Amino acid sequence: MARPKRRVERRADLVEAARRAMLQHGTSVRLNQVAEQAGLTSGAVLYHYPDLQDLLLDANRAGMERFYDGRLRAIEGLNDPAQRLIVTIASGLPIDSDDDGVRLLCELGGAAARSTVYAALLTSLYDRQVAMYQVILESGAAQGVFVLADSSLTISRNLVALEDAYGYRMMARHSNIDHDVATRLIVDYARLATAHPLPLDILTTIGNSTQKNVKQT
Amino acid sequence: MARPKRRVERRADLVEAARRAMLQHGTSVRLNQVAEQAGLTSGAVLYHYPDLQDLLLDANRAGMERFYDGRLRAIEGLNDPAQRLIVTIASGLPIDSDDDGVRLLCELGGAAARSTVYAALLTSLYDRQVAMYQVILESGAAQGVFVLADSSLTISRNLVALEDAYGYRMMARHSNIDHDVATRLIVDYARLATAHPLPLDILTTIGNSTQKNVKQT
DNA sequence: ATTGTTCTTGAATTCGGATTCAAAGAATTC
DNA sequence: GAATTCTTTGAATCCGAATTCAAGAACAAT
Repeated sequence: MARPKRRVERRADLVEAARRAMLQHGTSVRLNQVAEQAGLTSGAVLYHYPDLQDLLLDANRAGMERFYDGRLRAIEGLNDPAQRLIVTIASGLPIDSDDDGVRLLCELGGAAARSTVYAALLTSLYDRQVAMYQVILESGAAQGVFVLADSSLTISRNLVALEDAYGYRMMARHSNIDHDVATRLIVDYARLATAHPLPLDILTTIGNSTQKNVKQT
Repeated sequence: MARPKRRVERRADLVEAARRAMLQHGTSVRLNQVAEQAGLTSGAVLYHYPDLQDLLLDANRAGMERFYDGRLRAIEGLNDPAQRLIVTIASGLPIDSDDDGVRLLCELGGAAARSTVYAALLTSLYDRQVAMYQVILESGAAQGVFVLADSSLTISRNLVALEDAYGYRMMARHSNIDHDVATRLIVDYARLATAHPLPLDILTTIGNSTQKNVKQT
């Protein structure tokens, strides 16, 4: 009844299963729940990952990388700094309160306060996102398109902070804050910080290159 | 060996114990761990709170109220809008990565995505904090001290969002972001939004009316 | 097909925590 | 200080989940 794959692939399957399980049950997810998501028994999971914590860590790491890569991909090919800025802002926010990527990250906020490992992971993600914005801002400033009201570091830190916070708000299903409203709120700040009008219609013309995540069973 | 108090007081003790236990173990804290914090056995806890979830909910509610009240108290007696704004910003951030109040709130971010109750709690806290800022901004604008670059709602939402996010960053012990840095980052935004210089020395002259929370055993 | 390796199951065991409750301790009242 | 009520303990029990492992299934190589 079993059909062995390569060790690496199997572990990847488990990482994916763990990701789904954590979305449902949080960081204190049970081994059985992961096994169920994987369509296996707990013993099989343990065969590949003797320690559940390692699996959860890998799953979260993978989730973070996927999120970050998605953002990079969202602006690849775009050259206009204003467009890059707006698209990046939009890609940092969850589509809705069911958005898998952001959901997983939100689970880690509390864990980071208690675990140095998760703290390091989240901090590194934050820093990379800040750097991402800095590149956009600096290039825009160099082209004379943006006139920065503060250092690019300050503005970038604030932009990522705003994304994070509105992500949390949306996960908590705030009735007045959806993807569109949150984008506008952050862009309002970005306008002040860059002295650029940052027209939002740039977004709609592109369509959402950010793909909606599929419903999980 | 037991020394009965009034029912209400005893429950308050348990709420406090639950708060401490959650700071150590997160929202998935065990009944025994709460009992230990209370210096009781699990049976005694169950006598007052037959359902642990109710106790945790009360504890988080209490934590939120305490946090909010603290912020209100921080600006009571202050009249200068600029001073009120800066002090409010500072009071929304944790003192350091051990700050109890913010720590507890961060634990709830993940839970809110899965629980409607915690979602409602966090949303209500957010909205109240937004309203708090709106009052300050509007009164400053009415006095001609502030010239708002966006609606007071937009600015207030962003200010609270920034606090939240930097709270999370600090809880994750970001090495470059402490209370002082985070305050400056948010104030940088507030300056753009209010067209007011918002001198930070206003803070130091007051001393911190925000009391440092005591080390817990 | 046979052999050997990899993978998975299912049952047994163990572990930890939740729950229950009779008995006893501690305050209150009179 | 006796009676009453409230509170806590500690032991027993229950339950779910983690862990272990022998046995068997699935595949690869030959």
